[in-house]
Amino acid sequence: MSELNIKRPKGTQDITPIEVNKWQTIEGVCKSTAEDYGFSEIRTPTFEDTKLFVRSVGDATDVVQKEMYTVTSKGDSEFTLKPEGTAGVIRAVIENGMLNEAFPQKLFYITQCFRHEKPQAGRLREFHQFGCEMIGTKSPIADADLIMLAADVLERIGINNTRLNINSIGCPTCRAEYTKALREYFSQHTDTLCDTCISRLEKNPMRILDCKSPVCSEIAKDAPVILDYLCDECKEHFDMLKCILDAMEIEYSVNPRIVRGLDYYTKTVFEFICDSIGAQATVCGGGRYDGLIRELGGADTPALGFAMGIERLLLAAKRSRAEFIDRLSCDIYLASIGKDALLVTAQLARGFRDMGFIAEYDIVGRSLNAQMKYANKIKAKFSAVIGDDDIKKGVIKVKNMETGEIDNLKLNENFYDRFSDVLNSYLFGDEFALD
RNA sequence: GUGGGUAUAGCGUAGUUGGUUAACGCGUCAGUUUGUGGCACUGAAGACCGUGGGUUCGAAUCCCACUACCCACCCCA
Repeated sequence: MSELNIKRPKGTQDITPIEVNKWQTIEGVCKSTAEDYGFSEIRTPTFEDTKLFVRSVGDATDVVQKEMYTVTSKGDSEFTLKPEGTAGVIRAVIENGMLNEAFPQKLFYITQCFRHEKPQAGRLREFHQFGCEMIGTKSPIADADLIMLAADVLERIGINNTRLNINSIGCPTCRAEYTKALREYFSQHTDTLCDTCISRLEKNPMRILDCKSPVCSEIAKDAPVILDYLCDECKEHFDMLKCILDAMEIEYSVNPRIVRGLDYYTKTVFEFICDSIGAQATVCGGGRYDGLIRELGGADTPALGFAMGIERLLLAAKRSRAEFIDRLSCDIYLASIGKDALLVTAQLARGFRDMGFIAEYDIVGRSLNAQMKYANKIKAKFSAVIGDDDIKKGVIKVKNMETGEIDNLKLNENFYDRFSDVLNSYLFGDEFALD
């Protein structure tokens, strides 16, 4: 081994084939569920103008202040690797004139995101999000529909131990009111609040509600509750949402403590929590962001969305013992005896592959015994041993690796179709059995 | 950025009054077995025992520092 020892950067991960299999299962469920709900996929750049995130996520947030991977490239303006998915999607929607298309626009994405954080269970520096955005509807029915979509994704993956928390953080008008009340309340406790909360008092007192410090959370218990400060419109919106969720029989609890850490949220916020995956338990987070599109220069348009961390979904799925489909295994392994036969197996393999079968032959130069052992190891469904005799006779013995039975297949124009029948009978029973 | 834990082959582990050549299981490769795999047996490759220093005649083992990883705070998906 060389002395050069290059390891992957902190907070990144290699996804090996056996894991990729699980990823694809989860991504597949995300995609197909979103599509069932009428969402279309959108893909946006991995990096964006830094100003996009400062503007949308908020310059006072931790994400923007200390977690962004920002680079300057050859004198161009500053770019940042996307720390979340919504900003880029909204930028793209505006930039591509999609606000002129039929509302609601319903978009989903699966993308990697980057945040410079200290890694731990369920938290990486490069991670992956599945997100859905609904643009152009202010109705609480949309909120409920979106939550239903998220719940369905979790259910279809096989995650069965989550709980849903919802809250409303109001619109800028009622939130200003509430913030004022919070400041008044927490100001009485400046002697006991933790240092970060003291600084939050000016910047964003709502975040104090989120503080996990025992002292702060004790004080926060008796703090004014946002729900008491909602304006009529916001209150009605939230009440409607709860009604619809009840009608849809989606279980939730109202948690006035949940406050999203991204500045763009308004009115509805929600999260799905999974307690069995460690401290980073939020498996899905989302809400309404009615002001964001205008903030980014588009026409004033209401919108909402959520994101799920794929890594966390995977952890939760494993905890729920969700089932994953096995990797596709070899349909037929073609063992050969001798050089001439090897060339024949190569041709046969190509024929099988053209038919859409997974076919392999010996590209290592192994003994017959070793070839068979390999066929077994890669879980080949069938094998065939091909030597000079077989070529002469034009008949190939195909072995069912599970039962050990051997069938003869004539090497004629129907050969591949015949194998297809054999394989189908193996996979689906006797319906396709050879006569 | 702040704490706590861990560090022995590809993976999982054993290895304390400090004592020869660091052990075991799985996996990998080969052979027994060039007309048929799974089982079995035999053999091989693979470890600067995380890095650096210290104590000692002697360190995987004791001490110190560092690093990496994991977990938690924080933050969030």
